[in-house]
Amino acid sequence: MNQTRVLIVDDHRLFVEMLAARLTMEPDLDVLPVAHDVAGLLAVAKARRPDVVVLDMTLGPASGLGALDRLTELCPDTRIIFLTASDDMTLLVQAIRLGAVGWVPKSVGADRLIKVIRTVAQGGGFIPSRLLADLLRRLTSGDEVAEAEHRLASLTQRERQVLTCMVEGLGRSEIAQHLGVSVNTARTHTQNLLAKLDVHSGLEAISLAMRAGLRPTMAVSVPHA
Amino acid sequence: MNQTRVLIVDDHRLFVEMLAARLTMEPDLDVLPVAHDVAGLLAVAKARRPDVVVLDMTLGPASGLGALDRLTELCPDTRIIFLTASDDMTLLVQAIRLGAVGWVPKSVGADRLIKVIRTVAQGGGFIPSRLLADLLRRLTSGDEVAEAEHRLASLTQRERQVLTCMVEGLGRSEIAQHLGVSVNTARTHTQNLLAKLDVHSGLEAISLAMRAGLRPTMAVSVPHA
DNA sequence: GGGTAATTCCTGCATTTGCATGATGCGGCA
DNA sequence: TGCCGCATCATGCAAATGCAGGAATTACCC
Repeated sequence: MNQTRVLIVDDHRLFVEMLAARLTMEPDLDVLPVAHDVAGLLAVAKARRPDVVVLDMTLGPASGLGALDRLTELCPDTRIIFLTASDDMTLLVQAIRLGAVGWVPKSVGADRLIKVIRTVAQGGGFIPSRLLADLLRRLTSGDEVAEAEHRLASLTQRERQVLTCMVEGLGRSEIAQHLGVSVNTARTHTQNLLAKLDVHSGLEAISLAMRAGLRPTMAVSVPHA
Repeated sequence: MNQTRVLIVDDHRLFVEMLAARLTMEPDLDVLPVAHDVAGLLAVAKARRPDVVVLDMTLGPASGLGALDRLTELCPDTRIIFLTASDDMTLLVQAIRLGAVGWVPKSVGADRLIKVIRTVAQGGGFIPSRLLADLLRRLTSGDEVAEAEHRLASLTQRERQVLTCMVEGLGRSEIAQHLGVSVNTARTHTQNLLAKLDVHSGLEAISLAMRAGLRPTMAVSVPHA
């Protein structure tokens, strides 16, 4: 296998140079000249097409995340690892949405980082499982989900379809049209599901449904109990 | 380092026995007697306290996920890897919410699984990054988010507060009360934000807001552009 | 067959909502 | 100082919505 071209970006010169030196000791890694800022990152990336970029989050959201944007434009195949001092969940989410595949706390050792680099280069991904669990728990809004799902379980298939339409932001008549039934029918279904969910408006119903994990563009596939 | 105690659970006897035989070849793995169902899993887990449990998803949602629940009660420190034939995202989400730290497609080779077992035993986690990216993209509702956030950015602070209340399922008068203003004011704010978001009903507004990442119980903290 | 549940349709009525429009006060900015 | 954006309040009206009923058809289970 060819060497993996690694580009490190960090504005802490001392840290980044030591890290580069450490990575150079690995025979399968080809450490590119380090970059200290976004401009450097993009320049080196353009010239050397790194396989893996190790990016420091302390560059700040503007530069750190903005850089990602431009980097993925420039080299779509480059795989990005974030090296981070914080546990900020929202940053993690943004990073991953922008295409990052790795998230490594600075607290880990160099050998761990090297492992992650190799994993990532081979197409894998790495995010600490504890963080991931927290993240998913937060994104799926935690434990109320069970309660919400329970209430949703009592709905008829048709009612669930109507609810899904509501979640997508459709009005009464649009729902009726979408399901090919009369407006009155859609109305009845709506009323029935409102009663079953024990809510008093479509707004509440939507709020509840989304807490339960229902999303627009998502096929209705609530697991039956 | 001590051996890692591994418990394999799968109702396909042939498969599980071959897998156990393969894992036994690894000197650092202590393969416990395999289990074929939930009862066996819990029995062995109770007696031998495995470090890692490799669980087959084909046991079905009821047994597969239900088992997780009881397993984590029984041995909180046990780390769980799912071995799965499907790519079903909702199962993945549920599994992780229940504490799973690994998700391995059955299509991979044994050496890969062994690597994952070691990673997981050391406190790491493993989920294919492609899946993870898909998952997060779906949970955060993907690329429309940027568009939705952009529209949300034009809102006033007050309007955002009103919108947040709407997302929580509050009605007009409740919003007014919650924000300490007149119902008419809440009404005006609602109208203004509907206009700014270019939607024609509260339902659509909520749908849009949630696509943008706004969630109930979440403090209003939309990043400003 | 009888009971139960789901789906479909309908009506009437009070309230809410979406929409248009206007007005006041406050703070920043040129 | 005048202008502009924001927040605050208000009113009128047509349409939609929540709520309370009734009713017919189909399907499934005991």
